[in-house]
Amino acid sequence: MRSQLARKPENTYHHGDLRYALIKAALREAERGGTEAISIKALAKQLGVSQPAPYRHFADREALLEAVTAQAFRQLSAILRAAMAKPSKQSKLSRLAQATLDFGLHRSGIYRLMFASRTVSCAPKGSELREATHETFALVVEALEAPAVGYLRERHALKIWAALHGVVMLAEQGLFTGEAAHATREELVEDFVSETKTALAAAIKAARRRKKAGT
Amino acid sequence: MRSQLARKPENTYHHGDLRYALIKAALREAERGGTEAISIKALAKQLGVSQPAPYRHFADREALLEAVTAQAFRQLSAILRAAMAKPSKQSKLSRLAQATLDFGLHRSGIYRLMFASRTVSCAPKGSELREATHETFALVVEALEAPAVGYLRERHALKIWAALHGVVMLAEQGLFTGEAAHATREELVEDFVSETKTALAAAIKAARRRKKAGT
DNA sequence: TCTTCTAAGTTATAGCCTATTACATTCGCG
DNA sequence: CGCGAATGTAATAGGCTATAACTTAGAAGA
Repeated sequence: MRSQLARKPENTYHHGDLRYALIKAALREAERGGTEAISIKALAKQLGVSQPAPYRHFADREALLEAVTAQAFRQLSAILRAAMAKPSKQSKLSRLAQATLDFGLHRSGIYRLMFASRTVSCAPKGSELREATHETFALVVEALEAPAVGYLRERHALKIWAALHGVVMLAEQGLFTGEAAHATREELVEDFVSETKTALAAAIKAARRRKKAGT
Repeated sequence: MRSQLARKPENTYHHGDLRYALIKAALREAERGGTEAISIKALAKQLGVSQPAPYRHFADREALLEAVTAQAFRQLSAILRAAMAKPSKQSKLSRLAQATLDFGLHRSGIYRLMFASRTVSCAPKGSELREATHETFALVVEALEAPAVGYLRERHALKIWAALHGVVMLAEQGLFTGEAAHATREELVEDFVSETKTALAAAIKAARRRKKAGT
């Protein structure tokens, strides 16, 4: 397995691991230019294989995109995990949030690929892509560092996750340049983080109170 | 001006208002299928003109997309304005929020076109598209029904706007089906709305207090 | 070890789409 | 009325996706 190599060794008929090489190269392309920048033909040329070769590994362009998106989610998961693991004065949630923002802003092409395409929503239930997105979301839940009380954790994880994406989206649209620029993206994210913390804590407390009253 | 007509009258050389007809038809296409569903060739055929005719009105596909996106923003603005005008027990902000959610979910192709493409962020400063997006954002500010105190309004408008988009995005990704489905999208939006209200009110109060103490 | 089967790659080709060039027609204004 | 600008057409080049038919290399069993 020579997964590391992007280009196929000269004078060899078989590439070695074209599938993975395609995904890697496609991610590079997506980084600048988003989905539209991914061209099977161009990738094949880059990797030194014939133009239809990729079709041995992906049924069509859409299938490649799906695999690339899944890979991107795994990368994001890794980044978030690293951010959460790193010792710091800030809370896990805060670090996850800022890392997400950073990812969204600096790798905006990939970010769009991940969140702004129909690809994800069309992915079937048990697919690799679904798994990858759910894994990422699980990290958000984990970052809350809250006990499981009904579905409170999931609900608040959804909220902060949504808010984060919104900030990234608007930032990419340039809504933070202009009269609204006074609120930095980081500030807004931090706002959402602290609101999430207090809201979740309050909700858990309330739930416990209700439970006690019930018994 | 026969802007209403999508197809050109038979046996006429000139269409009448091809530019607008293209935008309208493109919006229809985008409604199902998003950006990728918009093909200049297909549109030309639909409208009964030759394939290169659209290039008289738009430099390239990207330019058409920009115009379509601007039109979509104007439509959204109209919808939001209508939602805010409608007498109701709910607050303006709540109505705006639910209308946005509704728009995002039911016209998801167009929504992606508007928020998930590079088009908006690339639009130059004074462009039609910029104008349209800013107009929409101005409605969000208006919906807050708060006095102008520094940049508090804009900041909180940004926050609720971001949160809304996040919810739409995750909903389209299917993150609300599964273990997290217990929180409906509408509930989440309502959460964000009420949080925004209380946070903004508190911020205004605090700002006033600070000002008073200063004098 | 030899043979054979299959996975993975190749060339050739069809078909769609964008975009340009050169030419034709109509509209409106002086 | 006539001319120029705007708008449309036909022809064409070039890129991309995808398929079909053929080839090669590697693995797996006799």
